[in-house]
Order: sequence, then C-alpha cells, then structure tokens
Amino acid sequence: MARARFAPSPTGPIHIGNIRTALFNYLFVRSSGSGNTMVLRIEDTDVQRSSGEYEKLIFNELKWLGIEWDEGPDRGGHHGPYRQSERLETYRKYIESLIEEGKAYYCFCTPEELEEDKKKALEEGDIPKYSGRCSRLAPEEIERYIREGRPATVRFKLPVNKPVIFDDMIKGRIEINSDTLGGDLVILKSDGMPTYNFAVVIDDHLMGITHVIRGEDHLSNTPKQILLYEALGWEKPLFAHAPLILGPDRTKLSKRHGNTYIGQYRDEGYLPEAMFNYLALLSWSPDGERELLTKEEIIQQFRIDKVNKANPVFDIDKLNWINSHYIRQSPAERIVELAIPHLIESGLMTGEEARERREWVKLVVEAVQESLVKVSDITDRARIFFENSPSPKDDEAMEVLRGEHVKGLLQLFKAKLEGVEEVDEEICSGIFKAIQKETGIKGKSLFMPVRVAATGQCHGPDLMKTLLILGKDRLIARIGYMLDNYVQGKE
RNA sequence: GGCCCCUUGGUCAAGCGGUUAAGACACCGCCCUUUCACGGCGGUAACAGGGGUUCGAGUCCCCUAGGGGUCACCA
Repeated sequence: MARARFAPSPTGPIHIGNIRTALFNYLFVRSSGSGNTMVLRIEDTDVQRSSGEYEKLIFNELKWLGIEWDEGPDRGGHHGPYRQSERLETYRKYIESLIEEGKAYYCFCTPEELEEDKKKALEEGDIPKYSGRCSRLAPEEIERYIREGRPATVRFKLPVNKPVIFDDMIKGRIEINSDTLGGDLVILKSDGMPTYNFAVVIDDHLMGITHVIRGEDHLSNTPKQILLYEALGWEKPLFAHAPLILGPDRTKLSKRHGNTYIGQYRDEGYLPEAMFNYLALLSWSPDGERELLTKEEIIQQFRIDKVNKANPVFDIDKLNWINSHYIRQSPAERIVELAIPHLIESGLMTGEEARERREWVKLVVEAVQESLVKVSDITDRARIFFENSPSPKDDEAMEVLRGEHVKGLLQLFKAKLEGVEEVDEEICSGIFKAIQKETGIKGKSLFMPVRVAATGQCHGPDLMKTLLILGKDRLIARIGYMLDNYVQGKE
C-alpha cells in the first residue's frame, strides 16, 4: 500500500507549480491501485509567514481542481496531527535523542557570525559552508551557554566526503557528495521550530510515507534528508522529483510571468477539468493520441515513471484551447452560473437584473458559448446585447451601412417588426423571406446590414439568435437609431 | 562560481539501435458557413554541436555549448 503526501506551506496563495506537485501525488496514489493513501500535511513551521487563511485557500483550491486527500488536518487520520506546528513535541524528542547520540549538537553562533563566515568564504573563492565551530565546544561550555540562556540552534552532523546515492523514480540514479551540502545543517531553529529538512523526515517516516513526490527544487535537499533517515535508523521512502514548470522566458514560473496562482485562473473562468487536464499534460503524456481526457482517464493511464525529466514551458495557448473545449462541452446553465459574476463585475448588469432575467442571460450564453476561451470573455462577446444604442464599431461596419439599398432595406425591416407582436425564430425568418421576395435582396447583402444595424458590428453570434435575444422593441430602437444617424442615401 | 538535473519543430510531446522522426497547441492556406466561432482537409517547422561505440545512432558513452535548479535559523 503506497502512501504519498502533498505538503504545502500556507504562506501565500497556491502556485501552479505546487498544484502540479499535488496533482502528481494525487495521480500516483489513485492510479497505482486502490488502498493507497494521499496525505495532506501543512508545513507551517515558518510562524512569520504562515496563516490559517492561506491554509483554507489551499483546501479550497485543491478541492476545486478535484484533488481529494484521505488524511489531513481537516479530516483527520491515524497519523496526525497533520500540521507541523502541532507536532513540536515529537520533533523535540528526536532532536534530543540525536544530541544524546552525538549525531547533533547545539550551535551558539549568531547570525552575524555566520554571515561573516559566509562573506569571508565568498571572498576567498570558497564555497560557503558551516565551519563546525560549535561541534568542538566542550560540554562545560555548552552547559554554561545554555544556563546563560544564549539563543541556540541544533545542528545535524554531516559525514565527511560521503557519496549519497539514491534512485529517483523520475530522474534515475543520483549521486551527491555530502561535502557539497553546506556543512552541518540546522535542524532546530532558535525559536524552537524544526527546520524543513528535519521536520519532513520525521513526519514522512511517522506518517508512513512510502513515496515522496515533489518538485525538482528539492533534489538538493534529498541527500540531507537521506542522511537524517540513516542517522535515525529509518528506512527511507522512494523519491520522485518532477521537473519544474517554466515561464515563456524559460525561468522557473513565478509572479513575474503574470498569472501563476491557481485561484486567478479559476476567477477568470478556467474550468477545473481543463486545468486538471492541461497540468497533467505537462511532463507527462497519455498512451494514445487523444489529449482531451477526463480525470478518470488520466488516473487510469498515469505512471510516475513516465514523467519527463526536462522542464516544460507553461503554454497558455494550449490551456486556452483545452479550456474552450470544456466550455463548449458544458451545459449552458453551468456557464450562466459562472458568467453572471463577470457580467455584474463589468457593469453590464446588476445582481438583481441577473436574477430577474436569468432565462434571458441563458440565451445570451447559448449564443456566445462556443466562442469563449474562458468565461470572462463573455464580457466582450456579449457586450452587444447590453448596450443601449450601439454605433457602427469600425470602418467595415460603416461600409456596410453605406451599401446601396440599405436604407430601404432597414426601413422595411423596421416596419415589418413594428407589425408583429414579438419576434421568434419563425417570425424573423418570415420577415427575411418577405423582404427577399419584395426587394430581391438576398444573402449577405440582406443579412449583413441587419446585423450591423442591430449590433454595430459585422461579426458576432448567430444572427437569428442575436435578433431574438434583442427582441422587438430594442431592435426597432436600434435600427431607428442607425437610420437616423448613420444611414444616408436613397431608399 | 561549486554541486545537481536537463537538451526532438515556436510550445507540449511520441520515440527506447534500423521509422518517410508520430500527434496536439500555435501559425499559414483551402473547404464549410449570410459574419464570428466550431468543424473538415492540407502546409511550414525538430533530433544543440563535436567526438566515439556499432554494419547501423534521436536512441549507448565522452566532451563542449546552452538552459534550469540549488547553495538560509524559507519551505
């Protein structure tokens, strides 16, 4: 039975890269047989930056994407608590035994001293590395410093010149020498909190984690952790380091690249299944040629050892394509639900109007749904239905209105509208047929002037739908407005 | 800079010693269409470079170059 975990820090809105790590853990757990367990652990040992708000955000965004976990702070489990801040006693216990065994020691070096050492090393062209000064302290000195209440950290002794070797499920065999690790590492901070590298080891072991799947940025932490496993006499888990997602400029995806928070994508109207599908396609590919896959299909096919080694570039165009596909597939009602906040926010309608005219909004959505890349596009796409008296939008539209028989055509169209109770599909096409018969105008030169008169544009949703959405009164008003202001010439 | 990882079209990617080197997105044509979008058809475009190994290298080895990551009392 495999147990994997996703272990985010609640120090900010969750990043695309983190979400992808969560996704790979999730896919791994669900794909490699039932009975596996996904653990969610909150790494909040950075008391300055962690917050409960961000923790909630993490829960919400994972759930939104469709990533569920089996054990975690919100749902319990037999290996809790699942917040590191609630496990301090446990860490302390292992710190103490490491000290007793002589595998770790108190360090009283001040940040200033450390900084000084580092600067000196850099100047001399050496690699910065902890000197090990405090490891040579006499027991009496240590006693005295502690009695004096000097702030202290605890450092873990690293072996000298020892190759640390492990088989990464994605990267393959990796060998790193212990001398390149920066010297004895701090495992307990002076504020009493464990450091990341220590806490992960304790937690992963105690939580029975068998597979550690995380970003490649942790590759250099892995030997440190392995050394800790060995010092503690514990069996180590299997590791898988996934390549990092890059921005278009090929550096690690970050705020500079614009949209990197999953919540922003959700807010813009990217659908969770599109996001899930796209993210799975970075560094991994399905067996066949189909790339549009459901969550279940992806789970079924996913294999951690088929994950690529190279860093993929985040490609918004492809995400857009996938998202537009899922929008088209969605029932209009779902898109209506998602679109209303955008319509309100952009000032196209009020919340009250949205409630009262929901059926009408649905017609609007149905008219433009197939052309949306993301739900927020509705604002531009549907604007023509909300404006009062649209003027010709561009030269192309003006040109259409200058057409030879346009004036007569529009007058006739308007007159016929005035003669009907309300428009529906049958009535509209009846009007078009009648006009065609009476004037001989047909095809493009019949429909285009009507489109421009009704919307001010040459392009837009299906004309029939557009006319029905606008309705008799608004059509008459709009056509009248165009006739009065933009259409000249003979009848 | 040290250490580690990586390198197939613009992007995502198949490929596991013998292929006309898939497919998708994007782009460009054409078709469908009363516009846009959708859809259909077609096209441009790649094994970073150099050495080996081999009858034969995108596939194996080495070097170079380039890219990325990491060097905290942050995770």
